[in-house]
Amino acid sequence: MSTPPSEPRRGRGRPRKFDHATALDAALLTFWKRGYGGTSLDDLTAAMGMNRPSIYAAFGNKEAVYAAAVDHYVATIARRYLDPLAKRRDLRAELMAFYDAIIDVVTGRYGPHGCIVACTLPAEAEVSPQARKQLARVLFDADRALGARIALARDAGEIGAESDVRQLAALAASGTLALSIRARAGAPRRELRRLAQTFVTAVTGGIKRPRAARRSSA
Amino acid sequence: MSTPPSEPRRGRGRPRKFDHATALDAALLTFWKRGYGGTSLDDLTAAMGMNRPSIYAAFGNKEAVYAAAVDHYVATIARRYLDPLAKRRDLRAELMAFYDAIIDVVTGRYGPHGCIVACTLPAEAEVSPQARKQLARVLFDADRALGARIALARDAGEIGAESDVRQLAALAASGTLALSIRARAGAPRRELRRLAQTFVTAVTGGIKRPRAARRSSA
DNA sequence: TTAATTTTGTACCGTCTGATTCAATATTAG
DNA sequence: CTAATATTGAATCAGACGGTACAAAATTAA
Repeated sequence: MSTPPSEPRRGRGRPRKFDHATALDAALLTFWKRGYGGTSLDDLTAAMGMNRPSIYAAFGNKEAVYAAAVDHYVATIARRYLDPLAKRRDLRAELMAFYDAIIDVVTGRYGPHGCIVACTLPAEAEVSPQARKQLARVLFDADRALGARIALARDAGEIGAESDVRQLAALAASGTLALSIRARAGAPRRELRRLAQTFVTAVTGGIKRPRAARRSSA
Repeated sequence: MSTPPSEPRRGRGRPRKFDHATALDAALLTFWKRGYGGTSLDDLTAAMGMNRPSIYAAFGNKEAVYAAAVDHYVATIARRYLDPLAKRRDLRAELMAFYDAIIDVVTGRYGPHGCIVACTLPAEAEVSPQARKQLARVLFDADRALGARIALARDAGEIGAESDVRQLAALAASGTLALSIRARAGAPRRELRRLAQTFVTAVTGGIKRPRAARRSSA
């Protein structure tokens, strides 16, 4: 969002005891699990291994730490499911790999269930303009990444040339939100995989079948 | 969820100054906007027009008030978009009316943006088993309601007999989550309508065209 | 009228909240 | 070795937190 209050300085003073990225990892896990309002500074100091003044000097107040944690999620965890979009397979396989990677995340492989963006950010967005903007930005970026990949598929003739790429991207992005929330509700992995398959079919097959015979329905 | 601590009693003692449903309305609006962690008991007493002991006697502690508020949302607000599913038009029109009603809600016509279930409940679900169960239950009920309507359409031949009704219902329900979160991010009404149209097409048109010519794509 | 019953309103409980102050500590520049 | 600089850790701040005790108030049953 804005320039962090303090990047790792080097020079004279006492050296820092913490690693910037590691501390952010810990903050991320804490906010991810407990949400913004459910996380206290004591929770953060315990998880990050830093005392309050160090946190404030390095990241700013609680709200700023939360925003940094969300950005950190996008930069580290979201990468795990955005990367498969660049493998240049056919759109159907690529989308399913995308959703599979998301399912790995939201079922708790790298942290709590669900995604910090879908599960905790909306709760703050109605009260905090900063949170609302951050939520909007992350959704926009997801739309854009998916849209770029889908546009490639359209140009390659995998889907109809008349396809509305932006709407297909919005549809595909909606799948990530649904997977996230359902995972947090406790949905088992196979249920999430079924839903992902349904979205893949809706995005790729509902418009024009790339090559395989049409699936049963969903 | 469970029996409320106190339903409107009548008999001897001093009469209540508050109306049960009206107080729940106020609690709902407060939690809906601020989330669970962002709402204090002072917020609740101010909004509900009740002092703390009355709230505790009538609803229980903060967690119980929140759970009751979510149930109240389902019983009062969700009705506004579940009702259109019973009008017995063709599935396409009925789904669009369903989403239109949802858009009315999530764009702030009856309260804050988004839906209290999609926007605030997931934030608590990872820490509170009660919240997780409530989230799962609401999602399940939505799937069931949509599934029932879609099964009707299948039996009427509007969609293919081989359609996987449960997956189409899960897809349609995912649309409600996406609309809710995007609305909270500040998405304008027309963008939500486009997304809703995309979901309607994905659910009804992606499988078998009921009667109208196919839309452009989304 | 009186006794029983229920809700209200205030005041308060101990604890936790986010945030800050400040001396002690650990480093580098000169 | 000294001066300058930056971080740490403990202690502390005023206020807000969720929750409760208790007496005054308002009703109905007898």
